[in-house]
Amino acid sequence: MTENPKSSGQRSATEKDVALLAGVSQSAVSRTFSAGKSVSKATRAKVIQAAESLGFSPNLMARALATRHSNIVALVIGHLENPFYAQVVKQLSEQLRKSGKHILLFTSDPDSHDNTSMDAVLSYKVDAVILAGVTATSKLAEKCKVSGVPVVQINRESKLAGVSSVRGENFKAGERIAQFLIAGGHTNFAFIGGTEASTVSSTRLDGFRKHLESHGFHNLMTAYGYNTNSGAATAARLLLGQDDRPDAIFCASDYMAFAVSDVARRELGLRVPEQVSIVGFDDVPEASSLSYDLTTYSQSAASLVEAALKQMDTLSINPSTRQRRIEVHGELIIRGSARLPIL
Amino acid sequence: MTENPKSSGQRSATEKDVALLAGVSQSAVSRTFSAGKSVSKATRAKVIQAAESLGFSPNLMARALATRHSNIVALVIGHLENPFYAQVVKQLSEQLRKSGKHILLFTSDPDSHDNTSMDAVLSYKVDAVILAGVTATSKLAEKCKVSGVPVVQINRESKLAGVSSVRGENFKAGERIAQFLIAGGHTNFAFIGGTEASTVSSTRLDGFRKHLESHGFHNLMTAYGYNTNSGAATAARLLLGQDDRPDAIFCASDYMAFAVSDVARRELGLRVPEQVSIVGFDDVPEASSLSYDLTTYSQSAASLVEAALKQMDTLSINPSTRQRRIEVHGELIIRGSARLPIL
DNA sequence: CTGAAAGCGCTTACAG
DNA sequence: CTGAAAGCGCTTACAG
Repeated sequence: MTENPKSSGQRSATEKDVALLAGVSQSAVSRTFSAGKSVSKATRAKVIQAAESLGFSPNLMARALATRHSNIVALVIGHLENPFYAQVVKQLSEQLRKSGKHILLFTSDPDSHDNTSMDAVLSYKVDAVILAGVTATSKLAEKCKVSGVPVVQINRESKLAGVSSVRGENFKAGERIAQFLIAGGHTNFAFIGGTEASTVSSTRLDGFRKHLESHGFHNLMTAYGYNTNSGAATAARLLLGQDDRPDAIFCASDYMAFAVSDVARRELGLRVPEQVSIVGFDDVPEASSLSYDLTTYSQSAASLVEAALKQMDTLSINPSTRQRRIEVHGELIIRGSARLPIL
Repeated sequence: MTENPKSSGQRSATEKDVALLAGVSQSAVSRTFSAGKSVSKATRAKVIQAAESLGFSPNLMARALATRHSNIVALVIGHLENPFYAQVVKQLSEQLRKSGKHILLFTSDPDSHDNTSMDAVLSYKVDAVILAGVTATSKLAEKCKVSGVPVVQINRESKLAGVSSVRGENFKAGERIAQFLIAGGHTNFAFIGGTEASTVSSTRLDGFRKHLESHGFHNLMTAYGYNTNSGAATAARLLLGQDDRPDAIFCASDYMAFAVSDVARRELGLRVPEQVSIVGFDDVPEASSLSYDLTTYSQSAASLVEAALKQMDTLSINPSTRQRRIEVHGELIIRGSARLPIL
């Protein structure tokens, strides 16, 4: 059993090997392994048996070369430490599996605009690229356009031509949260965004601000947590350390809201929500943990991924489809981290 | 600029296209794109320029076919919702990038022993497969052996021949935690493991029990949280709901410890650590959050991944290398969730 | 240094 | 239904 063609680096069986053993042509082997090709029952049986005995499985790289599509999609992901993106990865993997596709993963430091690693994305001749928590650079978008590879962004937007995006109800959520907090009797509002440059953050802020201002609140404080734990903590210390500290903070992600909550309660000894209300965004699983019990606006990873894949398919079929900006429905999830409306 | 060879599905440029434009042979183009081949400065320059103007990047699938290695490693991962595994993914991605390799991702429901999706793992003719939080099935191991693909498990073990594994100091950690808890004056111990079948969990339990028994504590309670949030919560309710509830619980992962802590404090109103001490395992970033402030035993994702890749390389060079079981150093991280030794 | 040619392991018309 | 042959886009001896 230990005899190998070569003592090390034994090759795995190919269609040729299977054909030889089964006594059929290599094309016949190929046909039995590609769905919907005409093979007689008899030869199929012989092939299957030979394949099993050799432990054969078709070389998908070779197939990719021949068919010109790889069934793999590149996922470029920014903040894996944020449970929301972990969910996106999981959802994407599971939903893709249903159509026999797989993920080639690229983690990206979203701050560094280092696109060298992005070159590899295109070199693998993936069927599509999905960006989650990462904004498409114009270079990547251009390259994808040239080679006709669909690109869709999840939870990020850009003005780039040809880049579709899928996101939550950012503006509406901002308004809804403002409405809720006003009804809760808050008077001093703050917003902690991801980055200054993030369209997603600023859209949430716009909705938040618009509703606040239309109700006479013009004193909105803003800070940025850079989508990190420590950044959000710093922003929280800044905001809550002021004389005129906010009594309600809307954070652009649950992940940042957790850090803000920790600073408020554990570091500054403030009671949440009695002294300060905290509202997040995403509704990640941890938001419902009893420790945080976070009021938040939901944005379902499953739905975002589903919409992204649908758009991806559309673009694959017709690459000239106009880019779309798709908004996925969410809702305010009321828990204990923000004061309830006064009746 | 919008004229394409075909209105949809334009192919990306190949070496042939570049060669034509640069006025050299296709081999020359190939050489300038593979490191360490002899090309004159002049032709390299022409090639580079032609390539740029065509937006050419070498087709890695074709290269994989020709060279018989893809530079991609399959990562099969079990519990992405657990921040520890999210870290593993990130570390693996970053460390792999240094050697120009990439990850083909497979998420696996670790409970279902559904290996159908595993077939794809091998079909892509990856250079290696890494299993994190997933135990190699004998079928997968056998297939990998046959085709000479290195397999290494992270944070999981198995008796399977040819499957190497990398893990933390499971036994030693169990002992150390027992020692620490005894010194803290605890008398009633419990352990919450992943699953009954998990070797990693049972090794931690063994170390824990051994040290406890050698100090006269024979009343160790055990339960399993199945590596999920809700499972751990259930286990916690079970243990803490008894008349003779434990005053110290060692959880086999931080992720489960968080759920246990939530149940203890928020649901049952117990004070941690005054009424019950909780100790985790992994030292994920969240463990240091002020909300949990979890005492735990560290197991560095970076180190685990580093060791796994080293073993992977060894196996790639010499496939007949004996399987190894590698233990990565960790230490007790003392925070506030467990009572300190009494002086 | 350079090019022609064979080969990596598949798929897919094309005849039969 | 079946097989021979060309082709997918690369790499790699082999001559020159």
